[in-house]
Order: sequence, then C-alpha cells, then structure tokens
Amino acid sequence: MDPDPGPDPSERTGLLLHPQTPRSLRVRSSALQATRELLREGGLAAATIDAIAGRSGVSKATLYKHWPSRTAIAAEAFGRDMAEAVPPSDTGTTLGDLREQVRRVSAFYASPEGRVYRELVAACVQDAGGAAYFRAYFLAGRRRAFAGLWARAVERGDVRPDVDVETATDLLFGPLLFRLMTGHWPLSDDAADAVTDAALHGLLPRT
Amino acid sequence: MDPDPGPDPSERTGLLLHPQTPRSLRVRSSALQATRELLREGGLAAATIDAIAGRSGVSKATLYKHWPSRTAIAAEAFGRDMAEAVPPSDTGTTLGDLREQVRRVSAFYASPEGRVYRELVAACVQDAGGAAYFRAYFLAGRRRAFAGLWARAVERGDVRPDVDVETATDLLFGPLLFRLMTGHWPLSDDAADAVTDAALHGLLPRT
Amino acid sequence: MDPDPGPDPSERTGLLLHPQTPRSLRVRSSALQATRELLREGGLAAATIDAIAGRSGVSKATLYKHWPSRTAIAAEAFGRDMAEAVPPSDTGTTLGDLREQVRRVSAFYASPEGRVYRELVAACVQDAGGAAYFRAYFLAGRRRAFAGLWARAVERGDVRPDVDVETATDLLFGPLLFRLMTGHWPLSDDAADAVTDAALHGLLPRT
Amino acid sequence: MDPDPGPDPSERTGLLLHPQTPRSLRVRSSALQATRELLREGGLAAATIDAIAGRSGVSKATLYKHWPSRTAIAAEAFGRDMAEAVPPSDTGTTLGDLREQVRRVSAFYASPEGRVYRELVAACVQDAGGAAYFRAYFLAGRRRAFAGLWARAVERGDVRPDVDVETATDLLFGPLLFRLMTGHWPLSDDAADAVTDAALHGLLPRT
DNA sequence: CTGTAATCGAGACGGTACGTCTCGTCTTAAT
DNA sequence: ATTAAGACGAGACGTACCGTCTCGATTACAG
Repeated sequence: MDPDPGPDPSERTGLLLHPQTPRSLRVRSSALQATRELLREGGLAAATIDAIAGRSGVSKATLYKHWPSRTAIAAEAFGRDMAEAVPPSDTGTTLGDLREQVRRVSAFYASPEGRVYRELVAACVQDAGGAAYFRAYFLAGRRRAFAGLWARAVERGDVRPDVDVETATDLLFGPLLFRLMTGHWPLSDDAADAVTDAALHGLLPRT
Repeated sequence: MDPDPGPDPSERTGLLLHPQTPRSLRVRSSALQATRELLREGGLAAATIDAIAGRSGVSKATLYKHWPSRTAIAAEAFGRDMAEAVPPSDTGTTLGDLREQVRRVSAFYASPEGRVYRELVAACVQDAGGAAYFRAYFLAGRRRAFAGLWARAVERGDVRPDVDVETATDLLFGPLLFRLMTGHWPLSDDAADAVTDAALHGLLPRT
Repeated sequence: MDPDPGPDPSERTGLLLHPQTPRSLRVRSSALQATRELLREGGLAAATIDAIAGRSGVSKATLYKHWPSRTAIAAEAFGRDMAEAVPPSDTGTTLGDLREQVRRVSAFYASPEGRVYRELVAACVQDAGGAAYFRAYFLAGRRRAFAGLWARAVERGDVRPDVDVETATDLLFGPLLFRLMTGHWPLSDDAADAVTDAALHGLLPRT
Repeated sequence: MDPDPGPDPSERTGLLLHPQTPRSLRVRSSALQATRELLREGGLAAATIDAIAGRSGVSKATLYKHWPSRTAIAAEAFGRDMAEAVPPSDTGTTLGDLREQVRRVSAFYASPEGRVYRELVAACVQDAGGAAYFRAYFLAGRRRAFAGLWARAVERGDVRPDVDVETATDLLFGPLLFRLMTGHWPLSDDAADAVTDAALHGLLPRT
C-alpha cells in the first residue's frame, strides 16, 4: 500500500525502528495508510489507536510494537505524506525564492493539512516519543530543505553570512507558526510577504 | 485569595463572564488559586477538573458553570499569575529595550512556567473555548505590552514605521515560540540575541 | 388550586406539619398540583425537586421547609389525588364486596397510577421521611377503608372473627403487591378472583 | 473466589450473558465477591459502581460490559449468595412444611439480608435490566423451590389441587412482602403463623 | 397606615454517583 | 514466533440530582 517508504530515517535520527521483515513492512504501511486517511477525514482526533487498528487490520498490540504512541504513528504518516507539500521554489533569484518559500509555508499552514500540522505540534508537547517521530519524518526534512536554499544564498553572497541557518529559518517561519498556533492573525500571502520583507530588511530604519 | 483580579477582560474580549456576586468571586478565586498550585506542581496535566475541584473545594458542576473547560481555567489562572512575568524593559535605548524583551521572553520560555505556557498553547489547539481565555488573560496582555514599546520606538524614529506592530511582534517572538514548541534549539540568551540581531538588521547583507 | 386539603393527618400520624398560614397554604397547594402533573406525565422520576420548583414557582428551599424530601411531596400529592381511587364496593353481599375490592385494587395496580404507586413504594424503601407521608396520605386511608368493610363482615358473621384485620388485609392485597413489585404475573380480573377465592376458602381441601 | 457459580441461568431465562472466557470468569467472580461484601456492610446504597470497581479491582468500563447496571450486579451477587438462604423445610407433614417455610421467609425478611432484599426489590422498579437479573438469580429459584413443595403437597392430597402454584405462592408470601415493603407490621414468627393459618383455612367461617 | 420581622423566589453551590471515553497493556487462539 | 481480536485497568470526563445556602424582594402583622 505504501509504495515507497523512503529512506530509513534511523540513519540520521537514532530513532529505534522495528526490524524491517516483510511482515513488519506490511504492518507499517497498512497502519500508515489507514492513519493518513483518518487524518484527512477528521484530523488528529480521528486517528485514535482503535480507529487505526480497526481500519488497517493491524492490532493495537502490534501498533505499539512499531511505534511508541499514536502521535508517533500520526507524525510518521503525516510526515511521509507531506514531505513534498512545500516544494523548493525556483524563481531565479534568491530573494524571490525566499519570498516564495514563506508564501508556500503560509499557504500550507492555512490549508486543511495545516490544521493537522498544528494538531501534531500540539500533541508532541505532551508526547516526547511522538515528537521524535515528528522531527524525524517531517520537521527535519523541512529544515534540511530550507538549509540548502540558505546555503546557496550565502554562497552567492545574497544574504548575510554571519546569520546561522537556524536563526534564519526561525526568523522566516517562526512568525507563521506563532500565528498558526495562537490564531491571532490571518495567514494570507500579503501577511507572508510582510513577514519576509521585515525579516530580510530588518526592523531598523534604512539609514 | 485573589488579591487583584485586574480589570474585567470582558471589556475588551467579549468573553461571556459569570456575574460577579460575592459567592461567585469566592468560587473563582479558590478555583484559580488551586489551579495555580497544580500548574506549578505538575504542569497542565496535573490540573485536571477533579484535582481542581478537590483542592479548591469547588464542585465540578460549579467549575463548568464558570468556565467552558479545564483549559480555560488553567489559562485564566496562568494568565493572571504571569501577567507580570515579563516586565517591560527600560535600558534607556530602544534597541536595548527590544533586545532585553526578547531575552526575557526567551528566559520565560525556558523556565518552568515556560513549560506550562507551551502546554497551554498546545491544549488550546483542540479547545476553542480555552483558547479564548488564553488570549484574553495572557496573550492579549503580552501583545499589548509590546505594542506600547513598539509605538514609542516608532515615535522616536528608532524603528521602521512601515512595519506594522503585528509583524514586528511575530518577527521578534515567533522564532522563540518555534523553538519552544518544536524543541530543536536551545533558548539561551545568546540565541535570543542572535534572533534580535537578525530581526533588527535583517537577513540581507549591509550594502 | 387544591380545593380541599382534607383533614389534617397530623391528628393521627404525628407528622410535623407546617403552620397553615395563607402563604403556606398557597405554597403547599401549588407544589402539590405541580407534582401531580409531573407524576402523571412522567412518573416519579419526572417529579424531581427542580422540576417541582420550576413548575410550581415554589423555591426549593421552601419545598424543603414544608416536606422532608421529594418522595414526601410526591407521596402527599399522590395520596390526596388517589384517596378515592378505589371506592368502597357495595354489591349487597360481603363476599361480593371483598371480591370487588380485590378486583379494584388489582385494576388500580395495573393502571398508570399503579406505576406511580409502585415507584413510591420503592422510593420509600430508602427514604423513611417519605414513607411516613406515604403512610399518612395514602396507605393509612386505604387500610382504614378496608378495615371498615372487614369490621362489618365480622359483625355479620360472614368472615372468621379470629382473623385480625391486619392479617386479612395483607392476605387479600399482599399477593397483588407481590405481583406488582416483582412483575412475575399479570394483574387481571381473573387473577384477582383466583386470589380472592384462595384467600377466602383457604389452601386446604374442603373436607 | 466464586466457589460454585451454579448452573448457567441463561438456559432458563434468556439473559444475555458474557462469554465465559477465563478472564471473564475472574472479572465476574471478583466483582460479585466485592459486591457481596459491600452489600453486607452497607446495603445496596454502599454497592456503588465506583465502590465495586475500587474494591474488586475491576474497572467500571468492564463492569458495564458484563452487567447492564449496578442493580444487576447486586442482584446477581445477592442471588448467588442467598440461593440457600431459605432451605426447604422437612417437618414430616405438609402443613408443618408450609408453616416452616413461611416462618423462614419471614425471618429472612426480618434479617439484615432482608433489608438488602427489600432494597433490591425497590431498585428493580426503576431498572428493568436489573430486574431481569434479580428474577434470574434469586426470585426464580425461590419460586421454583416452593413450587416443588407445593407439587408434593398436591400429590399427597394435602392441599387444594385447584389452586395453581402461583396463587398459592403469592398468597403465602405476598403478605410478608407487603409488610416488608410498607413496614406497617412486624415480621415475627407469630405474625407468620397467623398468615399461614389464615391462608390455609381461609377467611370464611368454618361451617 | 407603616415599620419590621418572617417568609419567600431565584438559583448558586458542594457533594456524590453516574455512565462514557481513550489510552496503552495483556491474554488468547490462530496462522 | 508473530499476529488479530479484543478484554482489561486506569482514570478523566461532563452530567444529573440532591439538599443546603445566600441574597434581595415580598408579605403580613403589630404598633
């Protein structure tokens, strides 16, 4: 069912993964597929352990042999599904690419998948095991993708080389997450552009 | 028990509040005091409805008459308690004040209270009723406080007047929330300064 | 509303009754009228204190000043209403009268009011205060009525004078209550007649 | 813990029973044992679902999977315990046996167990599910036991053959239940004998 | 009349039990 | 040996009704 589980993230995350026998693979992909569907239909709240077990035909005990918690299953299912949700932008210019990335992430947050993303971030707060999966299967990929873009920009001299990539990432995308989580401001393209502009040129007046 | 409930937030939030008869006041302050203690002792998870009812002597039914959910109680208790958690900075210079504010919020996030804040943000994702209380009793106050600082800075010409206060707020504090929620980076003073520096001067090279 | 409260049962029962000022009278009759309606509509379960207070306009505190429990209110309301539910029979013969009485009680038990009667008997098991009202306002009247019939029968020599009235009452009506409470047998006229016949002639063979 | 669950009552009652896997058996017997103790200590009021769950170690959810209500649990626990509470009498004569049975039931009603019996009868009035269990686990057995005694008496010609067993049962024991439920008369041996005498010889004068 | 004390309506409140829900573990039998 | 099926303990949830209480308004009687 899951045609391409992708590269094993244990290489880079140290996540303890189940040995990948054929049976295990079938179990994992059935569970993830069912979870994907449930997330789409009713958000994280619908992806209860019983619902995943019921729909996938994988028993609850087996699920807990493969994942530490339901959040972990949901995080992996979401991560595999959404890995390509925000494709790298290619506008020809560094500034265009950055602006486009922020817009796309903003649009993603505002989409139905953004709701699930928000619920996952929330669920991971109380579930360290799930958080590891969320980082391994989603966040790490996203940050890595942006890190590539940032590295190219630094190389070209288009951005300040003394700002490390973590700070740059958080400066551009943190404001969007703030709005997503606390809901005080719309996630429109204009708002995204305002953030990008402020982040690129800074808050101080041009002298 | 509740020395100063502060100005009634219904003025600005439209939150439907309980009529403040003497009995109601005693109930509210007992419940909030108990909740404060529970939050301090065991975080949001410890502040269950039963625990709040048990410790405060306020019955569950009465709690549900005054608040829509346990998240709402916790949000109000936390908000009243933490309203002064990040005092306005006064270093003499606008840049110093901004830098100090970001440092203080970063330190707050890294403190035990930051854990509760994180849990509250998470809980509000699935609880719209609680989210209203969280905004009314905590977030709104924080944003208003920063808005004052920003307005002064604009007046003095120390910051760009074309950046609206919402964008400025999110640019300076969003990165910290990003780190708090997804836990990928430490919340140190140095990290806070790096964010402030990048936000103030922007990501583009100085020409 | 309550045109005739009847003779004060405190004369014979020692029930502590409220002094009958005009206000008290209005309170009592409003409450009893509302309770009667509720009993008719939904049985004893519908006659909650809140429902009685709501419909009658008498506050809960006042209700508890006049009665010891909701069962007591229901018992009095039911008793006043049902005092005439089983009128004395007058067939011309003692045996006919006895048979008719048993039939009528059986029919009463089988009627909608019988359901309320059953619920009241049950409620009084856990509520001694209510039980006193039930006896005072219903059971005592019923037993007294039958006692009159029995006394006449004894006078006329139509029944055994060595059977005391309590035993006679219980022998004729106990079987019906047994069936009402445990529901193992229908409450038909034929069944009533079978009981009467067995009670009158005894279980031993005629020699 | 449950030494002899006895014959499965579903054979004769159609009660939907839980499949008796080993786990189910342990759950059922633990719950029933705890309920028995609670009934003994504080009557039906003490046998709350929470108390049963707490003492037996069986969770509330599981209790509700096995029984429709707490009354049902109490009825089964009481019924299994009390099945032998009124042993068949064997005095050598039919009349002696009948008299002894009525005395024993009267004594049972007057005993602490009689209080629980009374409370169960009352509780079953508002709980059809519980009533089915009460009939299946207690009443049916009692009536069956008496039916055997009655059948022998009929065979021997010691009692009227035209009185059906249901009528006979109710005539002898209904008066006792009347007194138990409405509490207007003592449950002494003498009172029991008076009932038996009146029931056997009838209320009409010997001609 | 009119003050004043009892009484009342309204409904908030603490308490207690309810029956439900989801989690993550454990048991059993089948493959 | 691993699995599906699902029973199970744990424990929080939100609700219902009880009987008590507080409070301010109304009433009834005494001066």
